[in-house]
Amino acid sequence: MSAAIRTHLYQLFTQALAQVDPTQPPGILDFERPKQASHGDYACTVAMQLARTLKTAPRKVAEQLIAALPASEWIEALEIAGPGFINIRMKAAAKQQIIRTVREAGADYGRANVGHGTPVVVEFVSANPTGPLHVGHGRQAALGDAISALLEAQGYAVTREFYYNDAGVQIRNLAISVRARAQELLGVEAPFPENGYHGEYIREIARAYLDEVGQDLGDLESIRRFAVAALRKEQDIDLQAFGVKFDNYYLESSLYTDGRVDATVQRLIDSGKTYETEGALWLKTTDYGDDKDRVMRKSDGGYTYFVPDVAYHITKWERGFKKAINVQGSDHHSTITRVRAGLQAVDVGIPQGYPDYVLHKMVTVMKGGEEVKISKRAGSYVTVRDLIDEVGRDAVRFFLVSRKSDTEFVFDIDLATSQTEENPVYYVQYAHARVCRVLEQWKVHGGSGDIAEVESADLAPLTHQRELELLARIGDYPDVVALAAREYAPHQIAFYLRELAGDFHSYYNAERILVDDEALKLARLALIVAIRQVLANGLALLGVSAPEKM
RNA sequence: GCGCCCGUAGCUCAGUUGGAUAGAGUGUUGGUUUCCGAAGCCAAAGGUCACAGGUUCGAAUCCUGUCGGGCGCGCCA
Repeated sequence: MSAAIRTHLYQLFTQALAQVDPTQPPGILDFERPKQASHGDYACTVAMQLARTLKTAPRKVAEQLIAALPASEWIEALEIAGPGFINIRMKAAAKQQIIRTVREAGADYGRANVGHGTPVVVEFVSANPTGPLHVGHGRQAALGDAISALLEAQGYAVTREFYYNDAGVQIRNLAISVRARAQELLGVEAPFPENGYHGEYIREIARAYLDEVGQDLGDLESIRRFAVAALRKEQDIDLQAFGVKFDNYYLESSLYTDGRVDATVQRLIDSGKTYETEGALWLKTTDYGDDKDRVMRKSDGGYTYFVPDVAYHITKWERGFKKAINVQGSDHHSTITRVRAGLQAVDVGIPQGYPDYVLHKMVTVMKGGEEVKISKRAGSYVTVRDLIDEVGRDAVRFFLVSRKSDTEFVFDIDLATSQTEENPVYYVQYAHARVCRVLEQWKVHGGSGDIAEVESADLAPLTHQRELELLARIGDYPDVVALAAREYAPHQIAFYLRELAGDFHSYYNAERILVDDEALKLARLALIVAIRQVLANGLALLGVSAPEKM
C-alpha cells in the first residue's frame, strides 16, 4: 500500500471509528491486501475486531462504519463481504500517484526512518582464519549484508562486523599444519598432525613462508602470524569479489591482550553464578535455561571459547549497540543459550534476548544432477570462490538469499548459469535491462528520449487492468522492505522482485509500450521507468547489479 | 534419550504474525500469438497444509502428542 493511500484510508476510517465507538484506539485499524483481486484493492478487518466489545454482529458494525465514513474522491466503491470485511476499491487516480512518489524518492523509494539512527551491529561470516571461505560463509555473507542493507533502509545506523577467532586451538593446528608442510618442502621427515588442515592451500602458504624466511623456519608463533595474515588476506579478496564490505574486524586475540577476558571472568565470579569443581570453573548456565552448566576455565587453566565470546558481546553492548544481530550456521545454535546466559549473569543491564540470532541451514551444491563436495584448493568443501567463478557474483548473492534462512538450500549451478525465466536472477535483471531497451527504442522510433518528458506525463491513461496491478505492486514495495527488515528476512525482497519482474514481463509481452497514441505512450513509459527504479532499489538491497544491457 | 529447526500442488518454494474459496513459479494439458526481444498471451487440471487431538466466531499459522527429516548435545571452536 502506498504511503499516500495508507494515510488517506487511515484518516477516513479514524473519523468513522470515532463516531461508531469513540473508546477504541485508532491503533486497531488494520488494512490488508486481499489475496483475491475480486475482493477489491484493500480490505479493512476492524469491524470483526470490534464485534466482540460492541456485542454487535460484525457485518452490522461494518454497515455503521461505512455510513460514518466521510466522502473521498479516491474511493470507487465499498462493500461488506464475508464475515465482516469492508472491501475497498480505489479509483485509478489514487493508484496512479505512486509513479510520482517513486520518481520523487528515486533511490530512496522504499526507505523509512523507523530506526531513527539507532546503532546496530550485524555480525556475520566470522570465519576462523584457517582456510578459504566455504559456501556456508557465502550464505552468511549474502544474508548478513542484505539484512544490514535492509536495516539501513529502515533508518538504523548499521555496523557490519567480522569477528576473527584467531586465538584458539584451531589456529595452533593451522600453524602446526603449515610447519609440517614447510618441513616437507625442505626435505625434513615430519609427521603430519592428525587433526591438521589438509587442503592444498596449506602447502601454498608453506611455500610462501619459505620464500620469505629461507631455510630457517623460525618459531611456531612466526609461522602462525604468517599463516593467519595470509588467510585473512585471501578471505578479504573473496569478500571483495562478493561485494561485501565490513566496517570493523574484531580480533578475538585482542580480548585476551586488553584484559577483557580476565575482566569478564571476574565479573562472572562476582555475580555468584560460578563454582569450582573437578579443578575447573563452571558457569551456572542452567539458571538461564541451559540443559547443563558449562565450563569456563578448563582444569589446564585455559578458557573455553564461550568466555571470550561473552566478553566480545559485552563490548557490543558497551560500544552502544542497543541492537545486535548475529548471522550464524544453525550448527552453532547451542551457543545462543550460553552467550545469553553469560550476558545475563554479568548483569550490566543487557536485555534478556540480546543478541538476536539469524540461523541458517546448510548449503549443498549441485551440478549436472550430482552433489559437488570438494574443491581442489580447499579439499573437503566447496569455496565461495568456486561458486563465484562458476556462476558469477550476482547469481550467487541472489540465490543465497532467495530462501528463508532456516531451510536447507540446494544451490543448482546449472540453474544459476542458465539464461531462462526459470532463473530468477536472470529474469529480474532482464526486466531492468528491458526497460532500458524500450527507452532506447523510443528514441530510435523518433521519440525525444528525454526522461523529463516522461516524468511530466499525464498518468490518467493508465487504466488497463495490468497497469493497475503493476501500480499496486510498486506501491507495496515499501511495505515489503519494512517487513523484510523487521523479520531479518531478505528472501521477501527476492520473492517480491521475482513477482514484480513477472508482472512486468507479462505486461510488456501483452501490451505495446510504444503505441501511436502519444499520451498513452508517455504514461506507459512513466510506468515502466518507475518499475525500473523499484527493481534497481530492490536489487541494490541484495547486493545484485541492475544491468542496462544483457 | 534430550534440545533447537523443519514437514504446504508432480517439482522448487511463498504465505503480510489467527482471517474470506491456502498462493506464485516451473512442469502437464488445451487454445492463441507474423507486433518494441517468442524468454509471449489465455485457460484448465493439480491440495486431507505429515498425522491425531485441543484452544475460538475463524487455525497452514497457537498448545499437546505421534511419525518423518536436518542440526546440536566436549574441560573443541
